[in-house]
Amino acid sequence: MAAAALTSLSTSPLLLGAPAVAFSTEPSLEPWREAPVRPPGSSGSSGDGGWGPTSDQSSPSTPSPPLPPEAAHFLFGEPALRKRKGLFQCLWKRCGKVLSSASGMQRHIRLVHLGRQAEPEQSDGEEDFYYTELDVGVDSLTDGLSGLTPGSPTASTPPALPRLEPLEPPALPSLLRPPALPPPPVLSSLPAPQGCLAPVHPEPQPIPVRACAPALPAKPGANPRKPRGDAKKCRKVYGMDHRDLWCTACRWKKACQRFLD
DNA sequence: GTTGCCGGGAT
DNA sequence: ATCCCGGCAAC
Repeated sequence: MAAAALTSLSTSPLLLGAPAVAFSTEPSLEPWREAPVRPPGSSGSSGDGGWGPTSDQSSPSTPSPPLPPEAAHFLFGEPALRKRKGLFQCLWKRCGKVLSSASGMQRHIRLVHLGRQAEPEQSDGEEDFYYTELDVGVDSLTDGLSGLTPGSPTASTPPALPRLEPLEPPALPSLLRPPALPPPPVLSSLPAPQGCLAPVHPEPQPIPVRACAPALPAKPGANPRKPRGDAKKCRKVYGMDHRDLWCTACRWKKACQRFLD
């Protein structure tokens, strides 16, 4: 078992034609991906790890995936002409697999996580919910390494992909469709589920802009209780039965972390 | 009546 | 730290 897992890991899992896991209609024994190789400083993975904005800076374990040769062109070119190459990352907990095609990612999710047979035709699109597209633009990089001149070809460090932490296991039975995630309001241009915010400068909105009343200096100590968002939360979405599908916060009667306001 | 969740308790 | 619930206010 372990040997099989190791071999399947060492032999780079990017051959789409040969899925590493070709069995199991059982959707509950897959996420044994290897230990997340955390840097020994940030041990705590921030609370209950729900669908909150957690970002991880660990560099990708596969240094050079078999990308098409033109992928080398988007290194540090002019921002105007820079081509943005989209990658697709599996959001399943502990997986985080990155593929270069959406169809490949859908097949991966369908097979490995959803435990379905590979049926390329007629997918109900449920897989779309479990992966996200990565933009390998360099904005976030040049942001931090502002001193990098475009003339230095000695790219010492590989372009660290902005790694989105796979959120809570989206263990949704196929009968319940996640209601309002794919079409996010108008705030984010990313087709990612809520909670995966930009990996740079999370910058939580200070306060939801309350009170147009006369000058109210926000007295410290007063707790005017939040005005209750209008988003449906786990309880409403999944119902009192299926409580096990709620996010942790909802199960503990805390502020929902999956369906933010 | 229902739903979201703060404050607080138990382990 | 994790887990749960009383009780209140917003629906």
